[in-house]
Amino acid sequence: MSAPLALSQPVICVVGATATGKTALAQALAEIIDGEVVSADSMQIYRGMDIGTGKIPPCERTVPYHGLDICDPGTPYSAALFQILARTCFDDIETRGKRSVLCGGTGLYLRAALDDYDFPSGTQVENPVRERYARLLEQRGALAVWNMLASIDPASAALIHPNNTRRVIRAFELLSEGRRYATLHEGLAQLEQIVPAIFIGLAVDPPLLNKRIDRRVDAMIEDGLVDEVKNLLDQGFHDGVTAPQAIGYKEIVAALEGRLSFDEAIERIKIATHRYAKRQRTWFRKDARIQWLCADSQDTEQLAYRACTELLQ
RNA sequence: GGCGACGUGGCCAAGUGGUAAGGCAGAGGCCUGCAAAGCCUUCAUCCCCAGUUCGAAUCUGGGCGUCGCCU
Repeated sequence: MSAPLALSQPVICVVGATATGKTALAQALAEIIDGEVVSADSMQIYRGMDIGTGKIPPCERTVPYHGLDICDPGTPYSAALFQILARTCFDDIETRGKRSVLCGGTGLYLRAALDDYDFPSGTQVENPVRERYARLLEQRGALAVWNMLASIDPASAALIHPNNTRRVIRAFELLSEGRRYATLHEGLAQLEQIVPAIFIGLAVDPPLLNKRIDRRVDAMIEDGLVDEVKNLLDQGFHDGVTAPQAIGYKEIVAALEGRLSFDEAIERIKIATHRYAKRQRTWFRKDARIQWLCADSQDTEQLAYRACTELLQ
């Protein structure tokens, strides 16, 4: 249990699926309330990943930003690190007498920042246990490793599908730290929010959003996504574990390496983004704290006005 | 006009007499540190008509359509 963050005013939290207009609204709100934006985006964290992540270009920034360009794509990052970063930002911004606008689409990062998530092992990202079980998985298969988990920690195993190898490994990691996945999972529903916040969700009709996504992907290509990826590859992009999984990057890498045509790559980026947006929708849908605004129209001024008058009193 | 091939869910595609594989997309869902990741669930009666047969997506005939070649 962590102590609640003492902020004089709640963090304004702009959430929603990709391409719904979060960035524009967050900046508009920050301007109005004299705030600073804290980005909660697992990929905008990375330096040099700009076009493909939809990062707002420096020349368009009208307020201070945090949570962008924190580390190189080759460096591992995690929700636990973001938790510390975000809370430090909230504190600092408070100290400066300003307000925080948290903006992002990475659901886990948002919850890590605002709710009482307790990550064992602090900030250490790499864990030898992960490596060991990954190897075991290759040798013996998913079911065998899951069975191992079931024999020593049946409660946790019961919560994890055998095919969900990532989480099976995570359960072993937790065991090695004397924690149980099941115990943490139990507390999930009653996790307390320890940072005061107002949640504004941007909702866009899914078919409309998909069209918007398609247009945005085409624009990214026109804006030079391919060159951006080439540069990253020169800088050892492949060494990263998280960054190379980013939509828009893995596909272009495949095209550059001749495993895909560029047309196929672009098509896959669009589809992957549609699916990502869908997952974001399911994640946010169940969070009762979110107050939804229809963002079918992309009129930022009007959205900001409505947010201020309807949701921020 | 002739000859040949083909016609299975939104797309790709198995199945050649025994009651519709699979993949992709879509939809729904899960979630405490790789989360733009990972995982789960779900989704057709086989172009139409007539026939053969206990039984047809699978065989026969006709129609329609598509593609290819030829004139």
